[in-house]
Amino acid sequence: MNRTAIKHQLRENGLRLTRQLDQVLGGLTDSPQSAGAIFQRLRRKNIRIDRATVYRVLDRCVSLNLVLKTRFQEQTARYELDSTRHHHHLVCDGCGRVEDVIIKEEQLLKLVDRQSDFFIRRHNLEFFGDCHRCQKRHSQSH
Amino acid sequence: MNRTAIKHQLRENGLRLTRQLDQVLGGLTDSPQSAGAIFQRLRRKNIRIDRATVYRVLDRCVSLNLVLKTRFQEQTARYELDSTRHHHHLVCDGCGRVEDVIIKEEQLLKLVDRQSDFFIRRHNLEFFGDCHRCQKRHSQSH
DNA sequence: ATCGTTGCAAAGGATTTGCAGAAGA
DNA sequence: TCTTCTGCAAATCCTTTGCAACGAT
Repeated sequence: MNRTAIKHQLRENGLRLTRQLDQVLGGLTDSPQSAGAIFQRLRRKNIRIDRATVYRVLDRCVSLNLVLKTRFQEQTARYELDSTRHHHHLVCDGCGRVEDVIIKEEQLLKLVDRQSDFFIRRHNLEFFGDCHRCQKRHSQSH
Repeated sequence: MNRTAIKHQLRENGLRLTRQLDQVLGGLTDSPQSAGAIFQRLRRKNIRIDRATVYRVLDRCVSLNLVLKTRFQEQTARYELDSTRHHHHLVCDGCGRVEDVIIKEEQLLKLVDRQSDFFIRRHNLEFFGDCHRCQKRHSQSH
């Protein structure tokens, strides 16, 4: 979903299109990042905005399913534009780089469904390790 | 891993067996819970211990792989005794109840390995939804 | 003009840290 | 005795909230 589509959605839900909304959406990238990181990047561009506003704009977008909120086993939440394709993340322990993976998970979900009494609404799958670059860096220093 | 085995491990690593360590380990249950919850439960039992100590004891155990630290898409970390069996969690949105699932994941991991340049060290898989009890509650109220 | 939105300041929850004294080994 | 561990208080990080002014429709 792109910025224009997001704005359309917001309007349809009676929410307002503000300068700050635009700027926060502009601050989102293809990689999941924290509210703090978005805030600081905007500030560096001399964009005047409050931390609380960043959180509020993100929350609004999350509750309309326009932005995805995830956590990589950190205290800090991360936000990314909700793409059309459901995907999972590979997070590099070394440099923090995040890569997307698309996984065929029907069988996995069926398996869990059969094993439990739970009605599964969402799931969460992340992988942690070393990206290609950091693997090379490691092998050089040894 | 049981409490005795944990203490043995700690001793082997030059760490000390203190009253507080014992009490925090005693506060761990089969379900992943927050440091705050452990702290409060100990306090209710009139056990005198500091919040910081709870964190420090848990950290020590986590770094020796005696206790598992996880996050369920919350700001708060949760801790559980590291069982011998690698498992994942089903978390109920309604009542917060946590159930374990053991999943055959070799194929999943192979798939990801083939698709990416990452060297996968750990992964993380959680499911969220409604437990059996909360499903019934839902259908009654509608 | 209405009502959602913002900035500011303050509060709140989770976690960490510095330090001096307490206590395992 | 030696060094780790603990309690206490303060600090830090992430996030939320109350409120009056602002601005989009």
